[in-house]
Amino acid sequence: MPAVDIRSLAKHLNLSPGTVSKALKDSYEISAETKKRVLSLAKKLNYVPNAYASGLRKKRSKTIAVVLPEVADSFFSIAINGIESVAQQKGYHVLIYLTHENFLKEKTILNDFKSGRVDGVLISVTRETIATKHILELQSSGMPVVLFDRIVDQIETAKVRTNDFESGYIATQHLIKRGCKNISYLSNSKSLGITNERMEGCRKALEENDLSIKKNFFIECSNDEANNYKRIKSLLSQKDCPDGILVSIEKLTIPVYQVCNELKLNIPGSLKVIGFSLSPSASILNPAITTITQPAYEIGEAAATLLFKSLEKSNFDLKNEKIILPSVLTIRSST
Amino acid sequence: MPAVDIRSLAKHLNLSPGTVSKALKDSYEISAETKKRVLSLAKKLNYVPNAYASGLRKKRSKTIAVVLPEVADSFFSIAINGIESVAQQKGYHVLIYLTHENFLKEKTILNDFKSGRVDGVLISVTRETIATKHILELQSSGMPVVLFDRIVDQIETAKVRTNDFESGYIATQHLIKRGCKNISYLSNSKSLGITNERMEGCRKALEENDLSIKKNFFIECSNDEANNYKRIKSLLSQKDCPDGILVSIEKLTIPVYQVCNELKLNIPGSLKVIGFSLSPSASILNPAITTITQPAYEIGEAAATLLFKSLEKSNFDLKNEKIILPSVLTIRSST
DNA sequence: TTTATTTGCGCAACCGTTTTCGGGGGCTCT
DNA sequence: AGAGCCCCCGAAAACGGTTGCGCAAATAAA
Repeated sequence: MPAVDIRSLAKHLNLSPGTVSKALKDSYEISAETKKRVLSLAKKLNYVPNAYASGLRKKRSKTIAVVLPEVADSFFSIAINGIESVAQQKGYHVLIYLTHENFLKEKTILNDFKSGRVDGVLISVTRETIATKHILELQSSGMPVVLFDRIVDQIETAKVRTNDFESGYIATQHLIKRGCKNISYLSNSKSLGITNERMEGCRKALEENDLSIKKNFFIECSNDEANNYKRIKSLLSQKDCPDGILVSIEKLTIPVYQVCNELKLNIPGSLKVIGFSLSPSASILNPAITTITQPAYEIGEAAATLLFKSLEKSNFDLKNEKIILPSVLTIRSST
Repeated sequence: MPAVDIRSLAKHLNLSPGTVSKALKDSYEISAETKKRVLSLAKKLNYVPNAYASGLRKKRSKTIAVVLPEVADSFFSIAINGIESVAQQKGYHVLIYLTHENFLKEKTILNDFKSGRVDGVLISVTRETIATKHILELQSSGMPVVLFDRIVDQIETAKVRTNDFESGYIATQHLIKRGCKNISYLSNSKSLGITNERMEGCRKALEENDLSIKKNFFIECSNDEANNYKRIKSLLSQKDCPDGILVSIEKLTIPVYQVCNELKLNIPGSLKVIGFSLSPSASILNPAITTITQPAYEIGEAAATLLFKSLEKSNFDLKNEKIILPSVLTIRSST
């Protein structure tokens, strides 16, 4: 199985490698006759050009990078689908990197992109990402960067996200309409823009309805599941227990339901629950949970589309692009 | 921001590019003093070698490909985590490709790997994949290939999977122990080795217990959700309704629960349900569903580890490697 | 001191493709 | 017939690192 390269093709055809290359690219310099001969032999021998040689020469890798905190929950897996489908259609390849919410890893990964390995970057930053030097540096090296979902406001580039503030507001309004007076908000990290926006939306709804904002009802969970469970249990065990709860992180739904089960708290009788979720099993929980669903696929799709626009048109300015795709409220039995 | 290459480094240091290259690789040919100077400047200027240049010369891309049917359900997303963590640790990059269960796409994608873009391939094949020429061809071009989860028996190479046959057997045994006499099996595609093995395991358990195997209890669902729902409903509506059901595909759990809800079928009273699933929400379904859980992360990890072994040791023979990681039965209230 | 050996580095080919430039041959046009 | 033009194609220089080889200087051995 001797690797068939452009040289061997040329030899077979009594042509020069340059001519073969042009013929394969359908260059106007080459006669129709020759093109036909070249194409035919290339197909017959199943010639596949060496990606590294042409990448080196053309200074284009036909590859984009997707940098994610993790891929465990459904949002990012679905987003990947959206990204990959656009990339495949454009003939691009997709490198995937997981930061595991580790800022240092994010820095290392982004720095490596100066190797020319990728033509553009889609990134959803870490919880820990406050400093932005690594991203700015990458940009100033000429790399197009599109932020999605987990945005950093300070960075001037295209951003694709959902309406987190409004979602938080709408979710809370919904709870209020259902009669809730004491509403609790569950999130993970305060440093994360997203959950903050949702929280602000929640606060705004509370304020507009003259409902009290109790500090100890706004709980910031961690990655420590046991501890989260404990805190949720203590929240729901107290006398002044909330009658409505907004779960801003999908995976926190589980301990909430578990605690309710343990404490024999009736949903939606004693407690109404609404959660940010993309899981299709929302409908078969008992009770089926009312959800705010992010358009994950569309976010990935839109982010990738923007990136490719900037790769294809040099005059396209990412800085002007902000896309906000609305989340969807699906009312079920939990409220 | 003038791109810093090895030539400019060399000029700064009054050395030749070759020497700089060797110094960076800690070659024995270079004095400690020079190495220090080189390393120091390289760090200061944040030199990142061009991946395409070195890839071309060394004929190594430091990249592997992961080819998946889809990434929507949790198995593959978790498997990606396992793969990525090993790759990152080894300094490799991960390209991801989705076939969307389309054999032609799989063929096209694999053929492109002859471009030298990747050093090795991890693949979980399509439902439609029966012919294996495309994989054999890739192998014979010298590309190491590791199959995982969705295996093709005919191909001689490393395979990592779970014990599907036993899982089907164990799940069925569990239903039988719980008193089920009429057991139904739900899968998607018959052409898929995995679901067939699970089915065979199921059949064996039925036979061993002298239970009848009713053809119309073995249902092959499709991607048409509405139709799946209809078929499940008609299965559970009939007089001779099953009293136990083994759901071999995670996403089919939803219509099953929905139908039971609609038909007021009590789980586990009238029907006991066991499902293959990785979803953490299994525990908060009502009733919490008994599951067979595949070790997705470990499968990805093991597959990647095998691939890297073959990349690092030329004498390592993938053909001899078969890894079977056991699934776990978690008994909950649905049985 | 002479010879042998080691040490440290430079030279230049090489990886496979792309692309600029130029030139030969055939054609048209005067 | 000579000048000009177009049509095809080849030659060769990139692209940026890597690596085998050779060579000079320094050191060790004789």
